[in-house]
Amino acid sequence: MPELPEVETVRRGLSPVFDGAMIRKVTLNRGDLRFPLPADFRDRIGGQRMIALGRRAKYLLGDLEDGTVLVMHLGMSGSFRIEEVGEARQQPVAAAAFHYPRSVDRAHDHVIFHLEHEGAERLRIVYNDPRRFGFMSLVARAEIEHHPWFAALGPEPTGNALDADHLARVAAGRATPLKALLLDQRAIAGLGNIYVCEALHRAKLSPLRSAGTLATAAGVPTAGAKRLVAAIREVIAEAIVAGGSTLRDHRQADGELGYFQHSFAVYGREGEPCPRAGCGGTVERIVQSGRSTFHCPRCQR
DNA sequence: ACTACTCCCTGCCAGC
DNA sequence: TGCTGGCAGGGAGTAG
Repeated sequence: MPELPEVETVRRGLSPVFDGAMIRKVTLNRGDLRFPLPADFRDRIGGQRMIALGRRAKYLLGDLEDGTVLVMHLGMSGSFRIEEVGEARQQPVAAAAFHYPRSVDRAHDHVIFHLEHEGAERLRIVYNDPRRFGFMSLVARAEIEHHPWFAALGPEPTGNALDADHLARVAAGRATPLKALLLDQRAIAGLGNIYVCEALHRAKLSPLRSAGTLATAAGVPTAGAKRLVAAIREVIAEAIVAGGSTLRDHRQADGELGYFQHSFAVYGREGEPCPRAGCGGTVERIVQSGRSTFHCPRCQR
């Protein structure tokens, strides 16, 4: 699932339950996610209060009371669910209503946070990740900006730091395909394969063109660069409102499905007519750096 | 400094 | 029905 809008949706789903909760203990069913969890992972979290769950790019950042940040990345197939303890039937949880999935794949429950609210241990947050491309770690709050995962990250697409000047700056002189630049988290943080395809279509820019064509020789953003920045901001904002996109097995943290996938213009729509009014082109699937790109070769130039 | 390719792991789906 | 190959939202490492 998880590009920025999906991670933000997960954050919003977990926050009402996680924020302010005492993490009474952590159960590790297996510690070998993409990277091994720190050996003292459980001990350093258990007994601490979660102050608030934040997000940077595709990372969830849980601030613990001792100044440690619980860093979590969902990889390709990671998800969280909220469970009630000791309830035969799952009931909606105040402020974070959820629907218990019909069939839960407990075989891939790797990390379980047992939470205490007002003295009662009633809720658990369960991390499930079949492919184990996700990972977690503990980083001191003061060290976050220097940590290798974060030091080089580009600006959030929803923030003021992303503008046409920034895009022109990171694109200038780059021969790499525009698609590849947008997937590079150092250029802009949080975009993934889906939203890059969608933003490029919206901006009428070909994923194949050289990134450097978005800036003039003097480094001034082109009209295309301005369209692209606007398209990225729009697509991401709309997707967040929609609760992200749900493909195949992915669900939001609260079990509700995101529905932005119904708004895809090109992603997964190979062979379908380009939805742009008056275009008349056909959506094509190509492979760039080993990953699918969906685009309309007619209106994306 | 760039760019391109491969791999990590499991599940699902289309096609035979 | 059962097998096989291809493909999947991400990111790091390596080799040019």
